[in-house]
Amino acid sequence: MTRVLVVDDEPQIVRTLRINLTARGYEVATALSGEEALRVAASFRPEVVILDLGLPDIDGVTVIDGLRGWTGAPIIVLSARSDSGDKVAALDAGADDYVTKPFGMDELLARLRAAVRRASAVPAGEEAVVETAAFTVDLAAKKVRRGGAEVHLTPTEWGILELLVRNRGKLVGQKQLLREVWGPAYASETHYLRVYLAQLRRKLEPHPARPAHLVTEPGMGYRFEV
Amino acid sequence: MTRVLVVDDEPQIVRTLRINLTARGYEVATALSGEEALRVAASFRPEVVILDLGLPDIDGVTVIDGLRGWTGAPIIVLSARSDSGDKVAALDAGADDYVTKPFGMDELLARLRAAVRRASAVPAGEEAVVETAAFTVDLAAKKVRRGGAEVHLTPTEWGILELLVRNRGKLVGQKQLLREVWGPAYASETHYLRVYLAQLRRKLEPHPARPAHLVTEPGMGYRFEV
DNA sequence: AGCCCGGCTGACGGAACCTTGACGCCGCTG
DNA sequence: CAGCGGCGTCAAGGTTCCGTCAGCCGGGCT
Repeated sequence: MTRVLVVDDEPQIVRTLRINLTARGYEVATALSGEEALRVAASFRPEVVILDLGLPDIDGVTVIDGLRGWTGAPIIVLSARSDSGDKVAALDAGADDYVTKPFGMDELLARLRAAVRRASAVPAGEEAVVETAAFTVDLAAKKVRRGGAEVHLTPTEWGILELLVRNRGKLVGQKQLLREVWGPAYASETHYLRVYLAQLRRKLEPHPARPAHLVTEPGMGYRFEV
Repeated sequence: MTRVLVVDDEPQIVRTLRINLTARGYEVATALSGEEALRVAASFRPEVVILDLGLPDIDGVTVIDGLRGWTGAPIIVLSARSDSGDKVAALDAGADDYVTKPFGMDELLARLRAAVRRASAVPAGEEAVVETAAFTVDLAAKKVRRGGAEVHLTPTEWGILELLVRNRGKLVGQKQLLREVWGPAYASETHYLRVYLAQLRRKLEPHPARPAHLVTEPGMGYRFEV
């Protein structure tokens, strides 16, 4: 059950891909914009991404950058334009393959298989380490170090930190945090967040009272700053 | 100095590629036929292969097979035909990318960079014997030694230890352990883990009550530390 | 058949963790 | 200025999770 994220602003293409991929045993998530793609990717954790470059909100290369910040999953770019300039830019940004529309479904599927094969041929090829002035987070090993010594986190603490780090620099709403860490039924238990954010700060921040990396956005949510 | 092998039967294309690649700092070897390609590859040990499918002597897919038998280096296929059938066959045979002629040099270079980046992202260093302060694990021979004497492990014990050692440093979730050692149906039998981890620790750890290498992460899984 | 080894199960003490409530602080608003 | 809501802090249950032991069962070997 390989997880594939399909990003395209044309609902028709998204639908076609979803049907074809699902029929072949892939687990599919979709997004219609770049912003949505980055949000969905953080929780869905795709093993492959199929990404249309012509998105309405964000530039395609920016989306690639956002993904490459924390995942090594192969990215297959779709594009209507066959400009070689676009191809070069996308590939150099970190994309793995480039297919011009219109494309044959069997070709896309073959390229998908090739991409998955490459990725899985390499066990543990993930270099997902995020470093701040005070501590380092290893997303693959689920480890946190602070000044040489390893810091132990509970499952809940790690769940929060992981979600924030995967969306580093971006604001994560409290409802989203609660939904993804505790489950949909806990979407209004904002008190949990206060307790656990305090614990995380006590373990990670040099001055827990004046946090530099685990920042509160009053009334909205939290943000991880590097 | 990345080693690139260029395989094409048209001397003109070979020449163009050699000039362009050399100018960009690649180390280039060339072959004009499939048979020559396999021979040259064996001694040149390319890190990337650029392969034309329309060779006079051997079928392109056969060449891919021959290379894939002993190397994991990325293969970029060139072809005059844009048949989707050819693409699918080549990609499924183990090729990494497919470019149709005529192609832009900058696009090919970008795809080359992407291929090399992917390949080098993988350390590829499989160490078959792992050593800790207390004991030694030989993954290839399936043997464990502790202070000169060999320790006998049951199949289940070995299954757990092997999985943990292959992911050394990383946290392995209990569900993953159960799935890979006992099978998908046992994904919630966490009690098994407790029993077998205790056994492993009794056999391997100097102080089984305070494990130094087979570490528990409560609520999440286990971790092998060196 | 009898033995032995490895895998499974149940019980229990203890540790780690999550939840919950109380309290004080701060900024905003009426 | 008082009230209120959002936030941070702390500590005390209560629950889940873990380690350990001991015993049962079934299959392979002699």
